[in-house]
Amino acid sequence: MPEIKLQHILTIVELLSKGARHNFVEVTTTELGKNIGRSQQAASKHLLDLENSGYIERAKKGQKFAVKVTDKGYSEIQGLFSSLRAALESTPAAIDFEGKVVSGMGEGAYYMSLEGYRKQFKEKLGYEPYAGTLNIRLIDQIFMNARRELGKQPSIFINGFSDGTRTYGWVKCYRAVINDGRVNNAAVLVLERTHYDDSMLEVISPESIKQATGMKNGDRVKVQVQLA
Amino acid sequence: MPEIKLQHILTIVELLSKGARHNFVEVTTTELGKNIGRSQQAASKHLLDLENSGYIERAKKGQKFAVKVTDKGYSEIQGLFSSLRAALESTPAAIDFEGKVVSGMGEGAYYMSLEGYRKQFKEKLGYEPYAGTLNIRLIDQIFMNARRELGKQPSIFINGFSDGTRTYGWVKCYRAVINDGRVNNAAVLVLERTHYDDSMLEVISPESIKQATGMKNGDRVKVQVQLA
DNA sequence: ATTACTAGCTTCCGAGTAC
DNA sequence: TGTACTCGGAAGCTAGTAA
Repeated sequence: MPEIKLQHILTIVELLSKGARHNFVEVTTTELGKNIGRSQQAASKHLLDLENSGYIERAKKGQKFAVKVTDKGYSEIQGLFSSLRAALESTPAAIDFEGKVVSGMGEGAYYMSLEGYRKQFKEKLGYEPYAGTLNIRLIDQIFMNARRELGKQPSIFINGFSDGTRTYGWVKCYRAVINDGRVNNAAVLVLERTHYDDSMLEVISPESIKQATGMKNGDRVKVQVQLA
Repeated sequence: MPEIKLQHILTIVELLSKGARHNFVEVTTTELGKNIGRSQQAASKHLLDLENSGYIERAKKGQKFAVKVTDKGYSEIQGLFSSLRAALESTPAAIDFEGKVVSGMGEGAYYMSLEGYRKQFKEKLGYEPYAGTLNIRLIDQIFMNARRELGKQPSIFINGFSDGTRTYGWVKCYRAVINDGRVNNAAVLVLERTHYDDSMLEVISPESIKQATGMKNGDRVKVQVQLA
């Protein structure tokens, strides 16, 4: 939480990029104003304020000023930088879903049984999934929104194929954890051609998830998708 | 140059650090306001503005809201982050000085001749300096300010020593370039016990700098100190 | 308990201008 | 040319309060 005023950030960053960390650099308020998208007067005020706060030093150089950022000013910006990095990196790369177990239409089992998919699952996911998907009905609009955006994330990509009779679409897989770790090696599927809307999540796993966890239709379930 | 309003930065960073990159997270405006150091009303306005600008999405969750940062909002912050990093890193790690060559008091030659120093110069600097220092009188207040702060920078440290009769103070060395590259392997000295004030710069080099460059007393000279 | 509207105050900015 | 003052208006914030 920087104690520097927000308006001054652009100014001090501009000074730093001009090399004012270690040297006094000559800047005019007109030029500075243009670079930060403000007026000459605003730039002048910024420099005055920054000087009074001890964030910069100034020295008269003829008619102009030469400006240098002080240690205090520099560490202020570095603090802000750290906050930003923390906010951007601490981002837990996971998407959480909650829903209720529902019975599928038996389609999952059929698709999982196709050799064209099984081969690729084994190769790219590391296991051959149990012949059947766990279907989860999402219980809130926010999860459906997230579900809709899931396909944008980098995925384990299973190619579509043709068996001579018909073609089968691609499948994007996302590694996932069920109920806070009860099942760790599941995967959520995003299908090119799905029969469900955004409120449904299809999950596979090496074993039957229902058996492994003892959950039954109607039970509440949490799914956490891990992003790369 | 972010087009996001400065006031909104803190808010969106706070949301991101709460994990609102990929998930809708529940936040109250009161709590948010406290965390960004503003009132509940200000936080509420921020969320409204950010939503209208497409930087965040919101979904009613009972009485509260659940908030998620959109791709647009995220890239906006990443842009700002990049600007900051550029400003902090592009900082050319060098301090520039300008002054006039003056004749020293012959002390430089004496100290350079002491074995207790020569051994260390050879070891840490990579050469035994010419027996004499180039003395430069700085010609502007801004260079004297910089001179005063030079000692804070990380240096090549030459330990003090005693020869049984008296003790000699430490010396901090900073690699430097003279006149834009005419001499590349010089070093500026900061002495524990100096006889000069902040307006004087003492420089050493493997060869006589005056001879190598043909400069004489009174000539103007530029010295660029390289920082680690 | 929430969110968010309104009124009024403070801060910030830009135009004009002194120096 | 420069910097920086005053002044009027815009923007941002808070307190009070409605819903």
